[in-house]
Amino acid sequence: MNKNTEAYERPILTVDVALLTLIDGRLHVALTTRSAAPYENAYALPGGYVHVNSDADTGQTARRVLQDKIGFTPSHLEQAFTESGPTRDPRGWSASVVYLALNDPESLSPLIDAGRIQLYDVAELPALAFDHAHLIDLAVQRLRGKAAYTSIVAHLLPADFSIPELQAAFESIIGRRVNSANFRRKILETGALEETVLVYKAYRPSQGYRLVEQITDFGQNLVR
Amino acid sequence: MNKNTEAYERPILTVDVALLTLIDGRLHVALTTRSAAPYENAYALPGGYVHVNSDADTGQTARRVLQDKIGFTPSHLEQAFTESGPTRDPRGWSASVVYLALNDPESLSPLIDAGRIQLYDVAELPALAFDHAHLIDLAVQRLRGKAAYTSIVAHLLPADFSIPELQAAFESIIGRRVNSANFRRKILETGALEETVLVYKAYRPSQGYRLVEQITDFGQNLVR
DNA sequence: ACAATAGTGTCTTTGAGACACTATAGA
DNA sequence: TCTATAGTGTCTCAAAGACACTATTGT
Repeated sequence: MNKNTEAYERPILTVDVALLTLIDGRLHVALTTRSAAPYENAYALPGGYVHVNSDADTGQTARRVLQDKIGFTPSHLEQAFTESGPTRDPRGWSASVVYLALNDPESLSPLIDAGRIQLYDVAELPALAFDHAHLIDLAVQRLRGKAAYTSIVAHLLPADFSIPELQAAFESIIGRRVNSANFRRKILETGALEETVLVYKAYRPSQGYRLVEQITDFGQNLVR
Repeated sequence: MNKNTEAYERPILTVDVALLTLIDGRLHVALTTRSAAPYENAYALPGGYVHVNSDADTGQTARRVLQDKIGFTPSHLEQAFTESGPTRDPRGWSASVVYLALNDPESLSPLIDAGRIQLYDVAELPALAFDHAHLIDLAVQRLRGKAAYTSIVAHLLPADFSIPELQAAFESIIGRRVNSANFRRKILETGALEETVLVYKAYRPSQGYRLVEQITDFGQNLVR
């Protein structure tokens, strides 16, 4: 196994968060502006070093970084993957544990107003620091892959949402239209939703729902 | 973002490999014996430090570790997850990138004969170093989760296998029997397999197959 | 009253599952 | 020729999908 005396230089370990939301049917990612070298003033994912004296694990690092850098607590956070290599950070061999955070756009607008983040359509990214364009790409793939058989897209909406809203989000992510009657039937029979209040927005009001439990696998595809 | 001068102690970064195989319908994991402290002489997953001067990424670290420690090149290797925290390694705050390696038992027997690894049923693990019992548990969950909608279980078999063999492996992993006619029909229509040679083993010979491509998502469940 | 969106009922079609059957080898 | 395993054909039934319908609001 490992030598008793650690002979090797320790690589850099950072945590980066791909904070995604859905605006007008298009996935957007939250970018910050780097305040220091390397890549000073460049756009980047919010991220930072693990604090070995305070972080219980990298998930905690992700939460702390979001709180410290943009003053935000995500409603959904999950580990996605770890990217690593000698050249992705000019400071040396580095690994980044990348987390996927999902939120509704409303909850992010205070952050935009405060100038803490900017939202960019993931299909129209500006130049980014490090390999963050690649990390975003992988994170989006992960989200798209999970959309069809989990309740994950619900996290892109406010806590309370209607089934037509959920369907619209779902269709945006998987990139195709589905039949509304069948979508309603299938999502309800998964048991993932519970009724909340009626929502009066336009014309006929809609039944509000919230996620009653985190469904990680419906056991079936919501769309074939 | 990060300070220009890195003020934080770097955590330990290691890579551990859960090398799994299937023996008599039961998942087994390859364990090594640690030759140095901490946990000297304890069983552990093969793993080690990233070598920043030679490893292109953590996947490469996983391959190198398997080669160096047990003299083996896995036929299937994929990143599973990263586990981290202050207490999982007595030497300090550490993160382990855990890889899942799958192989047929035949290819592992030279390693057992050479005393480089021992195979243990994942349901009957001995005491293990670090949090490796937990890592194995998570790795097995990952494999089970992917079994139903990907071709992943094929990697637990030799490169050439018959459909009845694949079905038996599949049934072991997901923990239930499936209808052989339907399994055959569904696996063939995924296009994941291509015919090789006839295999003469007992009674009627079976058509050999090999994985023609890595299927990461059948788009359907092989079993409902 | 009309337009727009929410939600339901039901027919059609697909395909998963069950199962009886045939095929081909060893013993 | 008998048995064990490989592989096929086909029927049934559940569920996915399409679509026409009703319901409830704002304008």
